[in-house]
Amino acid sequence: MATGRNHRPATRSRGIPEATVARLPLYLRALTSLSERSVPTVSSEELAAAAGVNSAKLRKDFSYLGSYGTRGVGYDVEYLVYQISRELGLTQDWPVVIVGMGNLGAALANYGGFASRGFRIAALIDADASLAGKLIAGLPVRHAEELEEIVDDNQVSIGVITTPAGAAQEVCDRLVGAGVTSILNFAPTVLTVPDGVDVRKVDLSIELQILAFHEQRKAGEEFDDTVTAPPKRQPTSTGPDGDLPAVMPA
Amino acid sequence: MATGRNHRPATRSRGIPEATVARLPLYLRALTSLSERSVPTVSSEELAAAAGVNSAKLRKDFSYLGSYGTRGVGYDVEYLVYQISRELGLTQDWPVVIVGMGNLGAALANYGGFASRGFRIAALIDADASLAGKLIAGLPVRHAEELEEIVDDNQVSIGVITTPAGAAQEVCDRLVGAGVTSILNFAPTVLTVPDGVDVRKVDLSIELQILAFHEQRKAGEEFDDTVTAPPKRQPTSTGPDGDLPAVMPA
DNA sequence: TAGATTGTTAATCGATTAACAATC
DNA sequence: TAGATTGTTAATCGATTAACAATC
Repeated sequence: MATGRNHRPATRSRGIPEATVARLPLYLRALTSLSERSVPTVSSEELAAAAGVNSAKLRKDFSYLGSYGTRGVGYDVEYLVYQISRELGLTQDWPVVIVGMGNLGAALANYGGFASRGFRIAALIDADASLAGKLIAGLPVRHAEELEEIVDDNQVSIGVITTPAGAAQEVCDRLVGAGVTSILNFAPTVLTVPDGVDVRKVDLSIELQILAFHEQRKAGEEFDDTVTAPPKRQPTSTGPDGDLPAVMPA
Repeated sequence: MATGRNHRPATRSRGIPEATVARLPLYLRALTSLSERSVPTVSSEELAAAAGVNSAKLRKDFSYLGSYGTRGVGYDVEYLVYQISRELGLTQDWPVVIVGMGNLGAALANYGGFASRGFRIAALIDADASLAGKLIAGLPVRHAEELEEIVDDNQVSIGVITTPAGAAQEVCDRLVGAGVTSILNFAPTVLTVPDGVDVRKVDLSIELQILAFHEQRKAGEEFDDTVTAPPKRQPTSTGPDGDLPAVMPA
């Protein structure tokens, strides 16, 4: 059975676990805050508390990056800020386009957290021609017609989609066609992309639904086992036919 | 060693895995779309494709809810919509408050995806008195002073925080103090809450940073092992002192 | 009956965590 | 040296997935 270590054809260059990558920004934020307060060093215990994670997990996470700590002392804040920034690719400039200038697109354009982390808004784009030229967060809205040109001229590799669901796939296709290889999707749709393109999804409604699930559990605790009773109940006839299917799908 | 099944003191009523709960909204969305097109039944294969997951995973997920399918046939769309909605707690009304009426708060207030899923905006709240009374998405902004009263009067158990980072913890404390037990946090801070309160976090900047990490990997593939070289390098002196720590933290 | 598809098993994979030897 | 804290091991836990018996 072997130890199951490096039996893969080394497809991914190093192999930092995805769960670790997702926590690096949290550590970076906590470290940045310490840095601003001129704290020189921090222990895994302190930093873990600030980031809201377990200290063993933090040390394991850092061990994937290298040995950046000093036993008996802790981690040098500035040094770690730099190393994590470098690992995340934040020491370089990332031009980003935001497509869809509704409320959410505008909110993102005005969000300060981007610029400070290497992300630069190359352009704001909308399909509505009457919006063209309007200033949002100091930038003129450009028409969707120019999308390919903008992506090409600015070497944009990251696109943010804040369009309605119906337009998202087409926008995505055009972004990818123009050379974008990472998509942050706020539209409530599953996007189909070719291999080599990353999509991350932020779905406001889904987050609330997950909260509702847990909230319901809390409320149900008073009654306890009522909900645990065996199911197989009928729906409240939301549709024309509440019965179990009798026909096969095409 | 046992099978590791029900050795817990039955703290959580049934035990649907967290990963499954997080996917139920995806299934629900795909099913709702099928329902709108009057598709009567769907196979795990088809539904999985629509939701963007593996069909084995989908069947496993559904098995936690009960046996709602028919072998050789598939799942009844309407019936499954109902069952998942019920499981997620969406068959009841959830009054929600949104605190912080900046761009993001306004975007959320205008977001249509809430009302259709049992979430009702009970109030929009902001600390800026000059905003009080202003209509956003047809609702008047209320002053933060009224927060406790609003939560109490409307039996609000879910709060959405869209304030700046600096105000988030205080708002969170007040929401929790007033009776809120689920928080959706958009502010870039770690919130501290008592046991029994759920916090979910949406962080726009973190999502972009994760994308940047993968984007960097793609770009680096051309050079390949350059980045794999052993680290232990010095930072570009972002701070006053780039050296490794010599003193202990307090 | 023959074909289709679920529900479940079992293997595998990946993530978390406590514990502690190494070492500053 | 004594105390502190990292980096790593190993155990455990949870999630994913292929495969297939059950059954419509």
